[in-house]
Amino acid sequence: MATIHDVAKMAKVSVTTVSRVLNNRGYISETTRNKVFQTMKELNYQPNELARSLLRKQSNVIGLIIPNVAHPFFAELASHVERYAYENGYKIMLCNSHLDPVKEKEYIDMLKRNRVDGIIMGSHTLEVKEYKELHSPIVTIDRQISEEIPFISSDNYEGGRLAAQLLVDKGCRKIAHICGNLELQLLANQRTAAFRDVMAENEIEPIIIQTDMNVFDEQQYEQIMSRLFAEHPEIDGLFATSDIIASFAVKECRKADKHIPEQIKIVGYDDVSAANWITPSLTTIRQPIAEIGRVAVDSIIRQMNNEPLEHRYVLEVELVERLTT
Amino acid sequence: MATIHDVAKMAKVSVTTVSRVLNNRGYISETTRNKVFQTMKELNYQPNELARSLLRKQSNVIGLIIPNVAHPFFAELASHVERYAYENGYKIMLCNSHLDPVKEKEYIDMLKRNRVDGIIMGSHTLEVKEYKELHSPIVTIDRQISEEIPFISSDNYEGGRLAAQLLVDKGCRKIAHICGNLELQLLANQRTAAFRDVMAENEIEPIIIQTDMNVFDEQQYEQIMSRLFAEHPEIDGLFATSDIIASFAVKECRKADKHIPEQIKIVGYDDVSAANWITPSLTTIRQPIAEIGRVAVDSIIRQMNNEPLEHRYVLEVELVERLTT
DNA sequence: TTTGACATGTCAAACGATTGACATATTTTT
DNA sequence: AAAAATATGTCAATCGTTTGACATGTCAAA
Repeated sequence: MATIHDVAKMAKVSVTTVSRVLNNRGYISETTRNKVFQTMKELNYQPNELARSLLRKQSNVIGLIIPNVAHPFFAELASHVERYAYENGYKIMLCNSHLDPVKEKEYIDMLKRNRVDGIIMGSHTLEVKEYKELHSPIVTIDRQISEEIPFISSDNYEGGRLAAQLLVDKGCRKIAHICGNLELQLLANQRTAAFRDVMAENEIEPIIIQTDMNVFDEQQYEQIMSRLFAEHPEIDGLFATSDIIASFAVKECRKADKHIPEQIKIVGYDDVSAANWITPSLTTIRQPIAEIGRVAVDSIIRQMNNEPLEHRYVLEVELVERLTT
Repeated sequence: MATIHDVAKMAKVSVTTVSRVLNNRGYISETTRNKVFQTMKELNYQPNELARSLLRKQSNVIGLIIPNVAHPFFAELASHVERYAYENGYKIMLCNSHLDPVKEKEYIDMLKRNRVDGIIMGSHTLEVKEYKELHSPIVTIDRQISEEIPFISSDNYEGGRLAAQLLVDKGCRKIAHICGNLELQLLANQRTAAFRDVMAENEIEPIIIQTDMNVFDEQQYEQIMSRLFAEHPEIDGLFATSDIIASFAVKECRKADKHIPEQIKIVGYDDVSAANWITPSLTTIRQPIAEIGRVAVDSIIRQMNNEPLEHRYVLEVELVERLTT
């Protein structure tokens, strides 16, 4: 692989000159500039970013830690994060923590060793202390872990309210809610809080079921659903905390021969693409995933440059009515 | 951020000694080793991988270029690739080419600048020449672009045959097939070839429709489906080249009030998780995505170490019968 | 007592690039 | 004709780590 020295030699100029054209500094004649560019092309020269990063103390890499890219929400998030990062000259190092604290810690260390410029955490299982000690630009998604660490989320309370209110407005009176593990201090828990509030306002006895947020344990979902319908056959409304859970609910309704939306109405959450792939297409609360990704990247860059930034970004959600309500 | 010098100074040993314990070479007493480790912990020292990579001429980073992680197939692939890579001490740099040749070229250059040890290409739009000139370990997925570049795919012909044969066996006589753009030289085209062959064997006039492989252009899919059913209302079997397309077919059947599987049977492809999320759950051809990811990573590592490796890996597919047939 | 193994240290070069200081031209402006 | 701008070069330091060569010890075995 050609180095800057090879280019210099071949173009018959000094290394400094090559560096000058590469970095656009100092005086350079058009002729020399062209000659150098020409040579770089001929040699297929690509400046070694490792060397540059070492010197500059900036790698232009952002680490992205999420539970699993195979989960549609995180897949879409990753896609947008990558896009915005790339548009701003950053690359993404992908890490799937599988919500395993050990792995997460290992990934964080790995990212530090590789001197990433910042970390976007869509997963967090460690002690707050560990994140603070990072001393590196960091931003979390949907997790408020301390005063110092900025976070991005969408308006979970409003989302929960919209979903619950919709079900009530559409006449449901026996409403269940399936949420993630409330022990984890996720902002997503506010959806449940909102659900409780709306139910209370309407004097409806809420049915609330917790699951582990593992989308790939399909058995678990199927079990929960069939138990739910067995124990509460009279349910006429369901608010699930993710579109995937909602789609399992749809499936179970088919099995139990409950008609959607006539006999039971279902609202999901996220508005992942899959929400529109399933039949009937899912009514859901739309999280602005692209925006979340954009703000996450932006917030890392702001931290790097010591530009002003908010400690909290709470983005707006939106009710998307489709065919399950 | 602490350097090896800081560790040396604080542990009152030489830099060489620290390097020795770090790299496990030469003689080191237990006492010193412990002291050094202790100090590293105290200083929260993480060796600078940029410096190491620079010297070693090995970054332990693998570039992954795919059309879009937001696509379930590539999301799952990325997830497995990342896992295997991590298990072998490699990190993944994520690139979404969006099937744009310009972007793809930019990404390849970017990866070279960052001296990745290899590239896994799940996307390819460039001239063969460009890949050959890479002189870097590379492997493609589902794309055979030259004699020199190893590729990984699953048995597309067999997959197509299984799907087509199943429909025939189940009594379908008016069978349509929706495939991607056949112009792109994808190995996936063999599914269509197999479909054609099975139809010929059974003297069925095949209906074949091409789409652009853009999962996120939902409108396109909906249009194609409604046109298909409008022009061929008598269709009783459908083989789609991806589970996502199949799920749109399911949707359209609901609209057209065609009962699945009584009036029409549908087979998808990939066996992405979503195949089991939709209702009715999708009969599909399972690609061994985890295995593809494993082999891809393995093949990059083999190339790096000049170990023997195959030029082609064709993995087995499997028919997964669920409720749409 | 000699010989090795073990333990640690010093030193310098290397990886590939950037950068500042300074030198030396040649051109262009005043 | 002097001053200023332009163009290029040389040189050395730096980023953080590894590694080989070599020196100097200590300690145990032969």
